[in-house]
Amino acid sequence: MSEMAEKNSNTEQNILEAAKVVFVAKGMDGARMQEIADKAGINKALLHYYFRSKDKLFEAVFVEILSKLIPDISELLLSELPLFEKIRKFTQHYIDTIRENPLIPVFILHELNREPEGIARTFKSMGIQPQIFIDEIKREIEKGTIVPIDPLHLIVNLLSMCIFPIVAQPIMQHLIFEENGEAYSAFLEQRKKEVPEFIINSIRKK
Amino acid sequence: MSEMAEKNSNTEQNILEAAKVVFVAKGMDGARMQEIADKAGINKALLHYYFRSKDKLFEAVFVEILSKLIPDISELLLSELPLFEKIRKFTQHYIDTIRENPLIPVFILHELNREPEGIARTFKSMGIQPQIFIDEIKREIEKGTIVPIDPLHLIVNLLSMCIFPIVAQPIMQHLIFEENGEAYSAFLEQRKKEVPEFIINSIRKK
DNA sequence: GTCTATATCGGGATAGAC
DNA sequence: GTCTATCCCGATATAGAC
Repeated sequence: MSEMAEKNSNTEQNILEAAKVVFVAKGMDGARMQEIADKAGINKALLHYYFRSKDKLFEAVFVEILSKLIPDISELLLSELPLFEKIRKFTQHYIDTIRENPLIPVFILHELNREPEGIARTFKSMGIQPQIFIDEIKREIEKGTIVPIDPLHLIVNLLSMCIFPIVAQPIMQHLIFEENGEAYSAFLEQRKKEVPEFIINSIRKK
Repeated sequence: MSEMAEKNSNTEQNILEAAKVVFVAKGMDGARMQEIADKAGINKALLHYYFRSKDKLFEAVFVEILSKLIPDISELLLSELPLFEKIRKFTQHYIDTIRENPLIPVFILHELNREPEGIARTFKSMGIQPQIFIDEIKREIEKGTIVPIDPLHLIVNLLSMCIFPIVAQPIMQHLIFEENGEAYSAFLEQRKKEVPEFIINSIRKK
């Protein structure tokens, strides 16, 4: 049992890894089962042996991506740090996380646009709980440490300034650095300090 | 000449309109020539008569989208308003613009990821000039009306907070409003005031 | 479990009539 | 310019041997 099972799950994991790379880069429609097989070091038939169809394989990849991503977001927001410190930590951690897989956000959004109903079902099955962070912001407003602000806008601002510059790198890089990837990389690194200070500067009561 | 030519250019325009809708919603790979033909009220053969291939048709659509989008961005940033006023006007105008075609940013980013070289060429042929706006920000810093800040980060922050919440609507809506589209729409409307005040609050020297 | 060979089909592209 | 009919390839999926 052990050797077979091990080989089995290794192959399955190889396939999932390969599929993830190809699907994320090309999207569901652009991905080719042949390319996934090549990258996994096997052949097409075996893909269908493990996952009955391309749809099923895609679904498996999509679920895996989401289920890794979502806990990651929640975790830090619910930690016990003071608000400003939490904003700094979150920004740094989150920018790094997305830079490791910069294609994933656009991949998710593209697939959501392509097939709103089907994918949304997958999405809904995983709960996210921003309420606790919202309450924390409200308490800080009452305490008078920050100015009155709608917590939702604050959260969305934070996420926007972290995620967008990374997913829009192909455009932004050209726009401001003339295709200089090194420079843009340094720019993103700076943002780990610039963004939290920009936010805190806006909401801190003086 | 007149009737034929008119009918010609009408059909061509119909095709481009239909192709734009389908390509933007499904992406190059997911789009079907049949669906484009149906939407344009013609048949597949005629698509190939006007545009030799799917690739050529896509290229035409992509160029049209970019050439409408880019002047729109530049225009307002270069107007003669005072900085804070310009930020307010830009935010309002830009959020509205993107809400009219919310799928386009993700479409562009997805296609840039899919085929970085080919598409980038198209992109480069249209110049954007952020330098003048950068200089304006620097002058305001020297005058002491705003705090010292890297103009590039300020611009990227501004764009991020305008664009991201709209393109990420399928996720954000679920995250904070439980699929209530009306509520999210109102939320975006609020942002036309919230975002500029958030920015100005951060950079204004007190 | 993994392979080779093949069936099947969808969709881009072309031929040719009108 | 616009249509119908058809070609043809690429890609998913299956059959069957090892």
